[in-house]
Amino acid sequence: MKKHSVVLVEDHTLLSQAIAGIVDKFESFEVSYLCKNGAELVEKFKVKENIPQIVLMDINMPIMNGIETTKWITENHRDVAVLALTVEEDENTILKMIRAGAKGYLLKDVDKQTLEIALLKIIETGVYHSNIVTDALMNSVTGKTQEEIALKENEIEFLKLICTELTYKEVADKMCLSPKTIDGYRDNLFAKLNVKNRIGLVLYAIKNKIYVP
Amino acid sequence: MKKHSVVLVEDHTLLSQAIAGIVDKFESFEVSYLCKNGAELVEKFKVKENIPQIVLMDINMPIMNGIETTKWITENHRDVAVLALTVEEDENTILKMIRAGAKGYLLKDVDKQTLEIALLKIIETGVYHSNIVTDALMNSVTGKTQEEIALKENEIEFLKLICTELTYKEVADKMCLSPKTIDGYRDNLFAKLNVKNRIGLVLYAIKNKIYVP
DNA sequence: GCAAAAAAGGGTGTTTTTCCCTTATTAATT
DNA sequence: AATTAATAAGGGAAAAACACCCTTTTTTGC
Repeated sequence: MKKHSVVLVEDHTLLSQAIAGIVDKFESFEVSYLCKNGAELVEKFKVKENIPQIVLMDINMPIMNGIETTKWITENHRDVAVLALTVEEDENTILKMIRAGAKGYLLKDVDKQTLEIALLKIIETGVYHSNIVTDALMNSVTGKTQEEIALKENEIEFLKLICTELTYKEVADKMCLSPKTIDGYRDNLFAKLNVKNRIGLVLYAIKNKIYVP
Repeated sequence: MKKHSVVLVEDHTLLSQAIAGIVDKFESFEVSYLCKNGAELVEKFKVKENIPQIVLMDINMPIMNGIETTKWITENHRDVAVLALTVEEDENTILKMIRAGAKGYLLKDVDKQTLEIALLKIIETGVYHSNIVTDALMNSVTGKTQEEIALKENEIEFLKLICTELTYKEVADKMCLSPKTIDGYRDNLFAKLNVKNRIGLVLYAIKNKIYVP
């Protein structure tokens, strides 16, 4: 029987090679090649022979991250199943991946048996739903997660500058706006993000990776 | 020839198993067992038969992290070599590991050949110095890194509370201290950490993992 | 026990932040 | 053309945050 082809997208070489080693030992699977980020995968996919059945996708990567890459695959190669494999257990991230079209979501602290089961399930049924996904979906339905808040370009720029020791006046200078306008930005964000002061903004920016310390 | 024994300390099961798979394939090495954190290793080490020659150590782990664990090994089992294997490339972390007694420091994005070379070097010479370590050491000698700043218990407590939307007065209440004392803490830390305002403190706390968002 | 150092706190003034509420200006909608 | 909606800007004032200087209490090391 021909083995099912798997591609890994993961920026840390050793982990990539290590996981590949595991997958290659599975009876029904083989690793075609490894990518260090989404851009590399897109490049590879240009050749028709390079399209695998399953992509094992990390999320935190430089250049083109797991969510963008998954979106690209869903739009351009509907027949390829993406299985997220990551340390990220934040609910919003899970939901983003599911929305991007991932067929499953595994944490890196599962054992290899679970990985094999997940891969098999995806080949058989097209999806693999672990508890972590179900929980996230449940919470999103029952409205327990705060839905993604749309931020404008200027607000993001502002949030980045807020995460420094600059005063609002200095931030205004940097953005070439009146301090009073900045006041408005801030007050809007206080309401929109449901925080009370600048610390709240900073924490929001960091949690949502708008600013990376 | 008898193989050299290696133990892995790494909290993510799949990665642990995957890396173990790689090490087990090396000609001169074999994995004795896996630990999910430092506490588990300490437990294992109580049995004399369980002491390996090399410990491959992750740093970010729950319960007992890589630095503490390395320190424990250096103090209690001088003959066991610790090789750090992590994604953490912060210079201060590297220095902390070296001070704790690690014999080498590898990033998880090396390839498996490098891992084997490092392991062999450690068996042969006792240490493996990759560029990342040398650079960190150089900078510490030339004084380019800000040396570790000693923080008191109260200051750490304070920094944690500062990373919330509480006002200083509320922080004072939580710590059962006068607002004036809190003022003093803040001003001391401004000087000590070389920051200008509360945002600076928050960023410091996050960068140094005193507060995890 | 005593000196030194660290911790806690008091007073006061300045700056920044926060929170009201109002007004131009421009873009989008009907 | 008239009406909204969004964006930028501003006035004023109270509340925090920040800075500085100084005193008392508690710990700690001889």
